[in-house]
Amino acid sequence: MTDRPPFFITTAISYPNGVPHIGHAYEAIATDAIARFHRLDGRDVFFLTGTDEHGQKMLQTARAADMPVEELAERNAGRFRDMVAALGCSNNDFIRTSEPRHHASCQEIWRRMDANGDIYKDSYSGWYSVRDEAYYQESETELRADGVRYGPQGSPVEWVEEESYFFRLSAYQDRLVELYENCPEFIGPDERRNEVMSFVKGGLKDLSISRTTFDWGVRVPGDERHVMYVWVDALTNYITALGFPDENAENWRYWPANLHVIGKDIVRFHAVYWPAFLMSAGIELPKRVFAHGFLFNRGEKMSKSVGNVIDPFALVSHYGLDQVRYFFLREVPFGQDGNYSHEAIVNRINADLANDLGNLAQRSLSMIGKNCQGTLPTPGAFSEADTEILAQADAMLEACRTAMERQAIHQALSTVWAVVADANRYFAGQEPWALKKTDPERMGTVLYVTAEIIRQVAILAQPVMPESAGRLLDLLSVPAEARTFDRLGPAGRLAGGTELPKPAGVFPRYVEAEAETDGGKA
RNA sequence: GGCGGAGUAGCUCAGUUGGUUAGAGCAGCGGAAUCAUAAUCCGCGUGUCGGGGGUUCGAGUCCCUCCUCCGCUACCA
Repeated sequence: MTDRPPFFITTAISYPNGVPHIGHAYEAIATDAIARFHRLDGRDVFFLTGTDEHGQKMLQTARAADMPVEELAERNAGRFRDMVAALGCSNNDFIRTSEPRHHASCQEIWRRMDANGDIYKDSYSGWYSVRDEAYYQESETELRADGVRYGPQGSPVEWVEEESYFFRLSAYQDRLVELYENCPEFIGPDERRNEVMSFVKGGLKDLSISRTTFDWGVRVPGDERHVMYVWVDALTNYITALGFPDENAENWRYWPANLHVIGKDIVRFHAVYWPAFLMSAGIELPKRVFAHGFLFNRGEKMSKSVGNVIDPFALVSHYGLDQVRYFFLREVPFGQDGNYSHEAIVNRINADLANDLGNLAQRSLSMIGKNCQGTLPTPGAFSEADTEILAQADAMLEACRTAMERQAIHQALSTVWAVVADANRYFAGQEPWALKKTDPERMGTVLYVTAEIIRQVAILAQPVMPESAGRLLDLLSVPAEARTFDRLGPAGRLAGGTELPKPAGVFPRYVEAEAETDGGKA
């Protein structure tokens, strides 16, 4: 299996000082779909996700909950791990930054950056907000009537003066600009690339990368009073998981990463700091960083005070896993912000899944069941209409690849569902139920062609709806080893004469429950 | 303040290097069909293409200007 080129894809690691929310779920689902797509397309995929557990906020949350921070991290990391599992994610590893392997990895990348002359000690002072984990200029803060000084985010700040190690980010400005120019695909979508470019061109300041005010973190090598501050620690997880610093580790072959999927709020850290750290440490750079947008509940940002916080577990149990996955990936152009609502979810479930695809499968397969003794008919000569719809189905893979190359998951799905819509038109136009009396052989051909379309649609739907698509393929008696993309097109045509199981609905309609308390209603 | 993006049918959006009657999906209305999950198929839009001005034989598509929204970024007080 050495001929399968490696593909390393990651999500950002989640900060587990609270429970998982829809944003975490969205990123995991999307990344999983991309990972599965490439796996089915013959790549040797390593998909990584995990939790970023250090820092002062975790300490404070632990203190508030009156539990040791290790315990809090353990408990909450478990919730994120559970979420990823509940979302059907196919991650190959789940990294936690509190693990010993990660401490070792961070310390090594630190040593390398230091050896390259990019780390120096200085002192740092300013108005610091614990909640924001950020320093502010005095002009950005205000002293309110309560005698407390507040930062621009409305959180209290305090004067902090501490010794800190700095990373010579300023030295990397030119090399970063060069990177963005030589590798325009390094940052996606393009809007983000432009923003980053202008940020970097505007000048870079050195970065404070250690803290002495708390100790829940990775110790700075050679100076135990310091722990590494957020970004060196968090970003390094991507290489830790592959075995760094052991470059002979089995998984090191996955580096450099093909794709870091992140939220648009942390573009700078991934597109500026991370490549600079790697350049400094003499490690290869990832190929691409892609930032997705945010999800809004009926146009409103999800927040505890508004009371519209949606629990991913509730969403899945209410609508169904594949339904939720399909909805978010089809409805929201990946890379842009998106909206969700109960109505929108129900609409997708019923229109796209139940009516279009589910019903197409049901109407054609049940005809085979009733009129062909449950055996897939052997087609006669193909008519022009047959050839046309088959050609359309055969063309899906290329279109999907092109879309997925740019993480346009919604476009890939749109391509597939356009074929589903045409297949329904084809089916209605051919009227196999009428052919049953006038030309049974022709009916068989129409049913065969329809089944073949469904086969290809199901194969391409697997990355997004692994379970449902799998059941669809079960209904077509497609063996497990014939479900990869190399079986798409003429190469994997269904064989007439194959016995098919009794058809069963795969995509039920969502029926509004009467007077039910809205469990996971969005 | 600077830079960038966006403003197209009720909703979400497509609209190539300017060129015939501006498109799709969803919703809505009418019809057909009955294989199917009350599913499917067909037909139906007088939209100031944000406002105004301009270039052009011709602009949603180019230029100017204004308005609104969003993103990034800087900063005064």
